Amino acid sequence: SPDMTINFQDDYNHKPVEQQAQTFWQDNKSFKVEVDPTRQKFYCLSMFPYPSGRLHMGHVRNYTIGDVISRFQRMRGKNVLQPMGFDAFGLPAENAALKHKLPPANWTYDNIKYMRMQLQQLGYAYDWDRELATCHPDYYRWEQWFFCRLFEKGLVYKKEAEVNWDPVDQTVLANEQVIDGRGWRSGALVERRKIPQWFIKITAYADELLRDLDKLDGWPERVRVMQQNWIGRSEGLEFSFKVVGSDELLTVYTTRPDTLMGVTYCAVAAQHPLALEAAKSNPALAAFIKKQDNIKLAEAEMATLEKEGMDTGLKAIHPITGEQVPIWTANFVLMSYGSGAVMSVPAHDQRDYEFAKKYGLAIKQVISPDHISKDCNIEKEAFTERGILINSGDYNGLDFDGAFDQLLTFFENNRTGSKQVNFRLRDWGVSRQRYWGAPIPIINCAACGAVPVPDKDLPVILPTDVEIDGATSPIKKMRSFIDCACPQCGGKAERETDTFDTFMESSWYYARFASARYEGGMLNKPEVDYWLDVDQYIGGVEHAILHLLYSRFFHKLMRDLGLVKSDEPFKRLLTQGMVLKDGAKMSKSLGNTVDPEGMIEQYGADTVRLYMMFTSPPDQSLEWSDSGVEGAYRFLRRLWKLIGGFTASNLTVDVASLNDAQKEVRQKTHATIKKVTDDYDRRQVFNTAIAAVMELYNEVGKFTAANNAQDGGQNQAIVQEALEAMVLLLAPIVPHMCHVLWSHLGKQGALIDAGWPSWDEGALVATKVSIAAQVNGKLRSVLELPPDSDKAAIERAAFADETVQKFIAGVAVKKVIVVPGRLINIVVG
RNA sequence: GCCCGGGUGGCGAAACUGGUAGACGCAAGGGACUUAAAAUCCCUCGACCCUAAAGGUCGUACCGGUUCGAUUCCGGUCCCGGGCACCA
Repeated sequence: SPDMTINFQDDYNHKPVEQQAQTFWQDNKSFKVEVDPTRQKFYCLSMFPYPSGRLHMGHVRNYTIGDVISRFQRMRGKNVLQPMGFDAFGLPAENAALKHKLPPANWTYDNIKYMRMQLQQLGYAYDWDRELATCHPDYYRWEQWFFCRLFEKGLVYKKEAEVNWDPVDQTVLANEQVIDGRGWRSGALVERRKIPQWFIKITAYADELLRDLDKLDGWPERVRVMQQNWIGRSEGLEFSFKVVGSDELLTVYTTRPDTLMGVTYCAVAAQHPLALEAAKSNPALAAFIKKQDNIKLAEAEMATLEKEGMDTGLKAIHPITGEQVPIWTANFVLMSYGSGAVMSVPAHDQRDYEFAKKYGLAIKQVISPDHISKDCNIEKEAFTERGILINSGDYNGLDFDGAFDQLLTFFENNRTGSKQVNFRLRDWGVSRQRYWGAPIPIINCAACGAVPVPDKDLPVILPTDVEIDGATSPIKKMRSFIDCACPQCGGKAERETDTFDTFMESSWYYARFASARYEGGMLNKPEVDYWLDVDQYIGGVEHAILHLLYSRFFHKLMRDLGLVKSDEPFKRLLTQGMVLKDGAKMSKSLGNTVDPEGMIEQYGADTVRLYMMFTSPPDQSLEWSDSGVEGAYRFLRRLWKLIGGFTASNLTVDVASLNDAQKEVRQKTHATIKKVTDDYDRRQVFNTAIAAVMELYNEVGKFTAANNAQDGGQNQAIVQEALEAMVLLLAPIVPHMCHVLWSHLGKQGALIDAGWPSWDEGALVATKVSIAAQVNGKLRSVLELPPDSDKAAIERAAFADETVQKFIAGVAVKKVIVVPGRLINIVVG
């Protein structure tokens, strides 16, 4: 066994250092927290991991960022909650179960055990007493309970919806399991199939989800923009075309009613009732429609398809001109969006344009550019900007708004159309035909229909003693699970065998952490009211839309049930970038992974944490480099040597007595405290915080090389102050070493309880500043001036400068721009 | 295809509000120490031209614009990455 005693004269050995610190934190339950209304709380949460087996570098990065922020806030005196758990339901467990011939539950719990140990090795300041796993009935029972409340409120409903169907394996496939249109195991061409599924009415909250984005000023702008576009609110006109020889109406929605007179055809989805009707007497059309059944469900798949269509033979009657236009079916019209039909204006919509060109359909220009919009060339492409109406009869000369108003009036008067607000957002389908998920708490009764499981019968426990066959979920044929009595009529009934989308579990875990062990309900109000909202949420940018939108939605649902009191769950959001190696995302399939465990063994958790934080800012991608890790390790060794070799004292700095060299070190110390504090707090960039501490290290190194820092005088006091600052400032990132060095610096009490250092504004004043002297915007000289030099003084110094004079000699000075403290630019010519 | 990011030395990056481009680190080269190596310490390090010393020109993906001044703002182009509703 390794020698676990620490000798500060020896080289840095991470093992005893990290063991000593971790033992201290464990023995003192340093990170266990309770409600304390007398203290300001800070809830810092990192997105919990899927227990895939071992931590990967992406996890390490994510959780280190969260830990850095948590420890920083704790040092600032906040009552910091930082919990951890596992998002434990999901598809990979079923795949692993099939491969290893063991139940998903066993695999999952084994992985959790291992990953918990790995997280502990990294020294994260978690309150482990709150750990949860979403696959545990104590957790998902409340999700089932919550779903029943939504059922009562009419916020859930069942409807037929399409899935990817593997006709050979007789199973529903996830998008991920469809490769090039075929099932990943069977290789069979996938089919679309409609099955009844449960939906939650997220569209009922679309307006609020959109509006409240404005409240999220602690979120990255790009995430808010992505969510806004995803929700996709638009205002338009909904109206209907009559169809020749049919009672059916063709209802469409358009955001460009001003182009109505340019309609030259209509397009409907393959599954549109009109297309299906026409196909009955048209085998070629039937074949075309059938072919659309083999397209994977994913939107990207449909959007990149070659645009194809076929004339249905039906004609629509233009509501204004009475003109007849053909109705086509087209593969780019989605049955799931709007009414599954569109009016087509090829002159003013690029997609319609390309389709019209391909199939020889008419193109009629009805908008011409106004003085703001660009030129148009209808021979080459559609003109999609707004402009002035032409070729539009009574509407000629109107602009977009005028045309919208007048056409709306026309349709309203005829009661054939109205203004509509549409959302791109669709209701959330939560049914999965998979095993490893939370059972949907519904009982299907022939007499009573779908009946929620009564609260007293919750949870509906997922049987875990199962065998996975790679196709059907084992509970779908498990009579002991299925057979039950109807809670309403008592008759024979069947339990729902679908499980919830795993996004359900991850949509409220942040709230459960506030009272993770509470058995009296989903959330314990006093605790939740104290800890929520999450002050800082950290996770991958890949979750920018779905997870974060569903969580926001759940929060509002919980609010409306009186469970939480705020409108939004996450005050501040940090989306961290990916970890790359050789320019690509680390992944097993590419074989470019680096196992954190080996790195921790070799260099220690502190080095890995330091490297991850130093290499890039948190929101950018991080390129892995082995020698970069070496560099981080070397810095820690140098730091150990400098501080370990320093003899601590309790001398205090006597500001009035300092010489210039001492003043400069002190200035650097305090400037570093100020900069690093700002980097942690406002900017959340840790690479520059570390760089600043390294600069301070270099400065102290130079100072000690030139002066005796152990002299018992002001040199020693100045260095002691700098070293204390370095240890405190690095503590959130390198907590183990700093914990140990803190006591070596003669400090009483644990570092985690030491306050965050403050800076002395008086110490920040520099003895001189460098002013750039430019001529015509080009740097010609650098002026060393007193820090308080005003414009006139800077100008005098610049014109007195030899090099500057060289460049302004013989030419007229046209203008002089002075930015005090920064630069002077002399414009000549 | 649509939405959102990103592109700066050999490499990771910095420049925070339009104001000295390349802080900090890695790699490389040179030197010190050493019997030697490792470790450590010191020096050099964007490209090109030029010099005895100096100095100069260019340079932040590409093209154009605004400005005394643009990595930063605007318009366009290319490339790379994330998301697209059943991967999590």
